[in-house]
Amino acid sequence: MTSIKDVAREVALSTATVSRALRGLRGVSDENRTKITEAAQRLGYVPSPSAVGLASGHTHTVAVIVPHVARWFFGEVVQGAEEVLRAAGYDLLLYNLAGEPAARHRVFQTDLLSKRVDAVLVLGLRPSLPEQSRLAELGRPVAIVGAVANGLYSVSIDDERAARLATCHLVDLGHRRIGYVGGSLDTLDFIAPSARLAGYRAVLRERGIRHYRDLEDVGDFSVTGGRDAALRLLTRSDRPTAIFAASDEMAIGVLRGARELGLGVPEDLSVVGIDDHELAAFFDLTTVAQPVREQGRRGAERVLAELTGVRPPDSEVLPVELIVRTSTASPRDEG
Amino acid sequence: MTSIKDVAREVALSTATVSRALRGLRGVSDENRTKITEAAQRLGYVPSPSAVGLASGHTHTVAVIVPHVARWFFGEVVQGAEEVLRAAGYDLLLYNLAGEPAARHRVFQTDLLSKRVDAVLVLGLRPSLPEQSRLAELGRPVAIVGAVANGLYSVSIDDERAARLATCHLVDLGHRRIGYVGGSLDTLDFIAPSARLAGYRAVLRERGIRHYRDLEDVGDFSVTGGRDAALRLLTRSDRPTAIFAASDEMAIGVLRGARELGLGVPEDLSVVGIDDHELAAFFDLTTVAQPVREQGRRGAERVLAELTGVRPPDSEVLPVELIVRTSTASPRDEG
DNA sequence: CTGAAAGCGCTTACAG
DNA sequence: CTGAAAGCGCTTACAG
Repeated sequence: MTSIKDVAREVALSTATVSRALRGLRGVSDENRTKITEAAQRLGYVPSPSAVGLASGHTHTVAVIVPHVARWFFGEVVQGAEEVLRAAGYDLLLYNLAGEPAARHRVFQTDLLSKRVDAVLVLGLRPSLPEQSRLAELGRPVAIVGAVANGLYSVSIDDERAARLATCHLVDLGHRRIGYVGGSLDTLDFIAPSARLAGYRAVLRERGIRHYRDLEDVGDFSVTGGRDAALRLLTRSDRPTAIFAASDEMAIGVLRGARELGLGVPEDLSVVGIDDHELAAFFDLTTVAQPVREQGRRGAERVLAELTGVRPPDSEVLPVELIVRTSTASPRDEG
Repeated sequence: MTSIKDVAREVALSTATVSRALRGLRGVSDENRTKITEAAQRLGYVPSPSAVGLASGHTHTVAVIVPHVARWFFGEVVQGAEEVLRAAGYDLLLYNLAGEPAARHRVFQTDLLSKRVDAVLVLGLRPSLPEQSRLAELGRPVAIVGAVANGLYSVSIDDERAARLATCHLVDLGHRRIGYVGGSLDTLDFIAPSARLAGYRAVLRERGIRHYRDLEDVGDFSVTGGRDAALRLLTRSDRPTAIFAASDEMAIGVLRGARELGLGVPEDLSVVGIDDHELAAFFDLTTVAQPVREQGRRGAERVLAELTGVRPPDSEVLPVELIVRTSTASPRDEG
């Protein structure tokens, strides 16, 4: 493994000068800079990240904390963030919270992160209050992506607005019994679910539609979860004429559940989701589109800006858009 | 940031002893070990990864090289690998090759990786010969997951066999004009595509079925790609009565394409995929199931075994299984 | 069982 | 513009 000393020896200069030249710092003669660059190239020299980290305090690594890598939304966000980080020469350390519940606690250990990374990206979950102060103690740039947390930069959509768009669409079509399939209701970690539920409820209230707690169910943000929720909701005597699912994957599950029960979409049931997942068009699913990969990019850009001393932007709210396809229609009864 | 010196001072012992105690090395009195552990805990001491890396040469980090994080298969594999690595106290450095073509070249730079990680997991792609020698030069454990490469440990399925199962199933049903939708044919980086194509061709040959080059198309392993390929294949005058797609995502795209053309499945077209993707059951898609997350786990376990000096296993081939659903049936004509 | 000292490979003031 | 030296925070022989 060739070290900076090898390069220094090769060009008969000090390691200090080699270090400066290779990092593009000013204060090295053009002649020497060229000589050094060429020698480094020739010897295949690559600085040791550990040594750089120890000496400079910068690891050129960003932690990305994700609730579940294998979910579509997070895969896309990670992809977006990775593009930006890689282009800037930063490595991406992935912390997946799925599975082991203790993972979350461990990951947010301040010291652990601060000694290991230059910045942190938190995807799709709202840090708890203690976690927020931990993140603040980090003293490193932090970005929340796909969720919001007061005091911390975040890039996300307006989840309540997205839910309102979806619900309004159903109400406008004439639906009055509208089911909701969301995340688990007891964990408020994920901001999106609760904001989406809030948007749904708000529209019902504002439009003077009676709200039934029983029509709210949990789909766990998975296709299977959505299907199971649909089976529960649609076998009720007073089954809803429409279901708003807080994600397209759950909405797809709802479609499946409806089909299993022999219910036609949209004749017997209207379904609307959120995301504009790759498969939404496939299913002719009406949905509220959000820019997912872009959120990952913005989050990464934000921490990089802070890292390089550029004035970072304020929290950003990206636009959403209702995309009407054929999974929604007026309910039969009210024609 | 509390350092090992702080802990040493706190307990009035040397940093050497603290280091040994905290790493669980033998040769520390029980009394001191307890005292040290408690002090470290109390002070919230976490060793600096950079310092540990520099001093010991071990980074406790594993590189995971993935062609495309946002694809289902890779998300699952990463998830599996992450579970195992995390449990062993290793961090996961994600290298995504999607997008920028230069990424691949850069990532395989030996020095870069060897100074940064203790081991490497290569997912879903077969390293080129130069890349293989680079990986060998690494002098670190390497595992190929979801592909094979001579000389390197790999965990995968038998792709040719999977393709044979799928194709035989169609032939057994009576199909003679069987289309194939795979990855791009010119890049042989991904072993799976070519092995799957080979399996498809072999079965046709063995069963004395005329093989039309024109019935082989490219679906790019995406839903959209599968759909586009289906539109091309199914608008031919001599359209196939069945299509074998080399992944479920492409198969789902094929279903979509068929629907757009007004073709019924399985009456007008039989479709079979590979994976048993979460959505395969949803689509009643006949497919060849493979254990995906498990491949990620095995790969991670393998490099960990090598790292800890345990005798590592030989390359592993995990079983596949044909799952017949209702997307396949005998062709109408010969019905 | 414990410690002093060297060393891992860089970067960073400080001089010049 | 360049270099000598200290230091980053650990681990690792080497002594004892």
